Amino acid sequence: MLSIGEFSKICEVSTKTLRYYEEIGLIRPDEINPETGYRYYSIGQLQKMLFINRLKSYHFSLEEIRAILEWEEDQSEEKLCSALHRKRREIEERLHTLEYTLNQMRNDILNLEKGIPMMSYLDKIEVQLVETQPMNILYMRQMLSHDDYAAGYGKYFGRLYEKIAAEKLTLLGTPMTIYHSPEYNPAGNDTEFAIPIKEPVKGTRDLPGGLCAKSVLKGSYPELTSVYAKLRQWVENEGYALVKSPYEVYVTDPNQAAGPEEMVTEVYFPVKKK
Amino acid sequence: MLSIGEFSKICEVSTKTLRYYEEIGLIRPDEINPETGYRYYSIGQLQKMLFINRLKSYHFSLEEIRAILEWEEDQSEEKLCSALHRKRREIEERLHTLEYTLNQMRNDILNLEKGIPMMSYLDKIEVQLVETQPMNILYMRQMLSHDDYAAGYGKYFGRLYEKIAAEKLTLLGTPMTIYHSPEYNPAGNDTEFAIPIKEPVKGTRDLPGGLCAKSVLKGSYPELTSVYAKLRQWVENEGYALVKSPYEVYVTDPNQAAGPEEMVTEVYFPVKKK
DNA sequence: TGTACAGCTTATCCTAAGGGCAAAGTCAAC
DNA sequence: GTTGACTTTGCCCTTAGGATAAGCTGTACA
Repeated sequence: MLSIGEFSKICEVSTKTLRYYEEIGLIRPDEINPETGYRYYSIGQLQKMLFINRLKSYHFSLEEIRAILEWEEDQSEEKLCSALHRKRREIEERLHTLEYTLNQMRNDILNLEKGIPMMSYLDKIEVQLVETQPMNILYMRQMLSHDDYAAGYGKYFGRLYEKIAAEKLTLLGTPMTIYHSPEYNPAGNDTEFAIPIKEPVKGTRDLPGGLCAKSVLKGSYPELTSVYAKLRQWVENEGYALVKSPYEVYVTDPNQAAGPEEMVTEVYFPVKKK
Repeated sequence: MLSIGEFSKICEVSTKTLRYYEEIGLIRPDEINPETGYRYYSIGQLQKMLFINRLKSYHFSLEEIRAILEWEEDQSEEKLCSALHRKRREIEERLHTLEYTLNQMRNDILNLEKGIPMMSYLDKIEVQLVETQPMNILYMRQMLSHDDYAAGYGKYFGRLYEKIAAEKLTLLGTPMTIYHSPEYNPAGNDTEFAIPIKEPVKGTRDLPGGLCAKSVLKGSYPELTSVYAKLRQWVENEGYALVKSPYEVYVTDPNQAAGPEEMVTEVYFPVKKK
């Protein structure tokens, strides 16, 4: 039998951690002296502890590890295997996110070394005042939760294009989304997916034209936040007010753009002079 | 002026977060109504908030971000740049760690799909009882903290090899480390780096031979923990006791091994029958 | 002008995975 | 018998906010 200190050194786990694991029911000492409260671990528990360490290195939470340890025997291997698959996908995604972040950092560093301040791109977002023409749009209006966005875009535009193809309608522009929720609604955004077409068939409506503040984003979508902030700032500074729902026009097809630099998105804020 | 809710929606940050940031002094509302306590943010603060968001996406802690924001103006760009460099290296390292983890996971998944349990490699660690011969070793003994290990190995073996080359001594084996600390000492391990040579010059000593439990690890160093655990288990089960400091012999040069699979390390536990 | 409701305030507790410290009890060696 | 290393429990602390509650405020609408 090993005291907690000996066991901890062999496993390279602190005694504090061992006590904590006992508390949450991950691994209990084989024996506890009822008089002194001293914990004693058997050598056989080394294996369990090493297994826990390995799962921890795979970024399983202690709660998940506890569950895995409790399966024990009944198809435990298949379940463990699928858990590993799931976790692997999670880690792969985290890795991709990190790679993306690294690219952005490298970009910022390059700019800084050229003397370009990090947030100066904000000043380069240009805002113009334009008169838009009314359009006839084929539309679908949906409540979308924040998570559904990425999937939603493909899905709803896909359906609209399907209809256009099936009914041989005439495209007059690229797809767009109109955001009807005032600002942003945590329960889900009231979003309208639309494509301008010629024929005023059922399922279309008129998108009125008028005065708009407009910005063009060349880059990937996460930067849209800045564009919105910039537009808002401009609208306020120049003495205008937002009068209808803002909308975005996707000039390039995100699925066909070579890189994020190639993507062009226009953002429109319908405004009036205050 | 924007209410906290408006500001939060534009920046895509929760109101809770904004209050928290105020509390820790990251960003304060431009104005607080002294009667109602309502917070009001100016449009100009958008830029600061977007900057904070970007730094956050680079995994700076809020404390670090606060420091960065306080530099403001005096050589801030150089400091920011070096902070970014530092953080970038951090992230690159995290990325490498994740890649390593992923490889291990893939390996485990492959094994599981072949029906090989995850921890079965433990059972494959073989322990033999051997008689070792005494050796003459050139040594350096150091206290090493846990962090110094990786760097220490190269450094101390490098010095030993230097001496061997300079004095034209005769190599009789591959490098080894002897762990004198009982188990593991948090303040630092008492570690002896040694290389067996022929000549009994100054700086050498005799490493006595004797009965040893021995295991061979083919693989990378993190798995050594398991080997140690296994040896300890074996020693206990077979009724032996550790009588001197355990040591490792690096049969292959880690800098020259093609992959971790190629690395061979022998672990010796000097024992006697109880 | 009254009212309803959305938005705002502070305060308190909670998260995951332990780390640090203190006071007191225990073990093993000399 | 004593000393010093080890162990026990208990309490507070960490990051970056989230959840919830009770009460106050702003504004849109009848």
